[in-house]
Amino acid sequence: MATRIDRAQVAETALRLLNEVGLEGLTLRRIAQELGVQAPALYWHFKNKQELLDEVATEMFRRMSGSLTAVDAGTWQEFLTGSARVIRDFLLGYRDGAKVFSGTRFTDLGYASPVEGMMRVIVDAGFTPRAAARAWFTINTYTMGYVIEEQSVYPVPGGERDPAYELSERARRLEGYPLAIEAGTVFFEDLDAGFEDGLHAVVAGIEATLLPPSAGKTAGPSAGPSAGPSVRVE
Amino acid sequence: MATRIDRAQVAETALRLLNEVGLEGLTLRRIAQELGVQAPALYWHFKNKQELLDEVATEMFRRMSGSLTAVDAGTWQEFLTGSARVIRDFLLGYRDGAKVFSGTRFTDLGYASPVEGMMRVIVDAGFTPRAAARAWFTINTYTMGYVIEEQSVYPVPGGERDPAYELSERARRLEGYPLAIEAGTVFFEDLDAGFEDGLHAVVAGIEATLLPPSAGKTAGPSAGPSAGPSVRVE
DNA sequence: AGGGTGAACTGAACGTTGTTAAGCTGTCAA
DNA sequence: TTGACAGCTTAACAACGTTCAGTTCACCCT
Repeated sequence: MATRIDRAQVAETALRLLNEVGLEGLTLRRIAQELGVQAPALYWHFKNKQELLDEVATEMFRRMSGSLTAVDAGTWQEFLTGSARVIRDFLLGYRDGAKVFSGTRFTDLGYASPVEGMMRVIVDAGFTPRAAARAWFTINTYTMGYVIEEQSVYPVPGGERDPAYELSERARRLEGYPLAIEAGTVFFEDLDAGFEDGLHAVVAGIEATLLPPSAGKTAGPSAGPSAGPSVRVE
Repeated sequence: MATRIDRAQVAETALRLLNEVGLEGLTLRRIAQELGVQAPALYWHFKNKQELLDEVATEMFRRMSGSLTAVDAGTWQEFLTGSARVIRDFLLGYRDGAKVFSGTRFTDLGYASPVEGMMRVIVDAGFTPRAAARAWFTINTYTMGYVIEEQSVYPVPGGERDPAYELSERARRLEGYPLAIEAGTVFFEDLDAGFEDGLHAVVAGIEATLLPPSAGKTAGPSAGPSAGPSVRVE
């Protein structure tokens, strides 16, 4: 009947469906139904469900990498914060986006070129390749961690806050622990501003600990790494 | 026959089992079997599986909070890094620990007192309550994000690296993208040192952007009122 | 002591899930 | 025309979370 399906079409359909039914409702039968096909047909194109989810995550990254390479590379700080915002926005655009993304591996090497480009920008700003990788990974880690938390508070994109996180109710139960109340309020009240605050901190920390002193505008007194030694804390 | 079971016993058993079978193998029937009981018996103690997992995560936090409150509160930097290390170590101690922890809500208010204590330490170091909460949350976000990534590379505690992350194989396929290769190497080669590097950066960033200028080594009483202005970026 | 009550559990079943196996169908090459 | 094979269907499987009606066992009351 309908035209034949291929991997890309399955991934796109699954990605669209994700926002309707969530990760837990994203079953093979539901995807197949949406494609006008029976569930076992998917096994012709994918080894198993995990491989299908990997393709979904890869498709997410493909769409992301367009916006990612378009990030204006002014200063490296602007580049990192801009990239982090793009990633967050994309992840927030899909229900359970962060969970899907963090639990899967890419199915092809399409990420190589964008990653190379991003690393290039950071290295050109004066970072060693090693420090650039660490900076990028740290920003990413923070962003992913933040969005995972964020999406458990706001499960559906643009939707309502999960009632389990009602702040007034929470504050009532935490009577006697004023700082814990304040902590919860800060966590959940303005997630956009909260992300920016943390992001700003991480970027500042990268500048303080990972950027070689010769780079940047001023030569700071910090003892930075050049090539070999790890930037250990202790 | 066997003694009756209660919520705590179920959670402890499930937690022990987690390391043997992983999150995906942690079925109700398997837990029940380990307790010498039939699967539906669990429904007397828990509304559904999610509530059981919440109890498991809560039990994880209980064990963690002992080590957490024992973190030596020297400088606030030492306190934050020490806390982050404790959290990472505990999460790494359980298979899929970070995933379990991030996907669940606590079942009781036992976290209130430890959270209050940690916030207290940070506030006493000169942070406003608001900045203290942001600092704590940012450190946590980074730590959780890092361990989630880490545990997808090393799925079983103390075990082997997932073969999908073999670095030499990876480098071969990424020929022509030297910086991307370097990035992967930095990510996965020494995860302990990598965590420390990123952690060091985040702490430094918190000092640079969240600590009121009067605080730190010099002044005693800071000028930070409780309801101070937001620590916004832009 | 004995009957009753309710907490704690069993046994059987239901619908759904991922997955496998075998067979059917259409398309294209020889 | 025939054969092959990519791509799909139909049927079935074991395992999962969950429900429900019934059973057991400990303890309380008179």
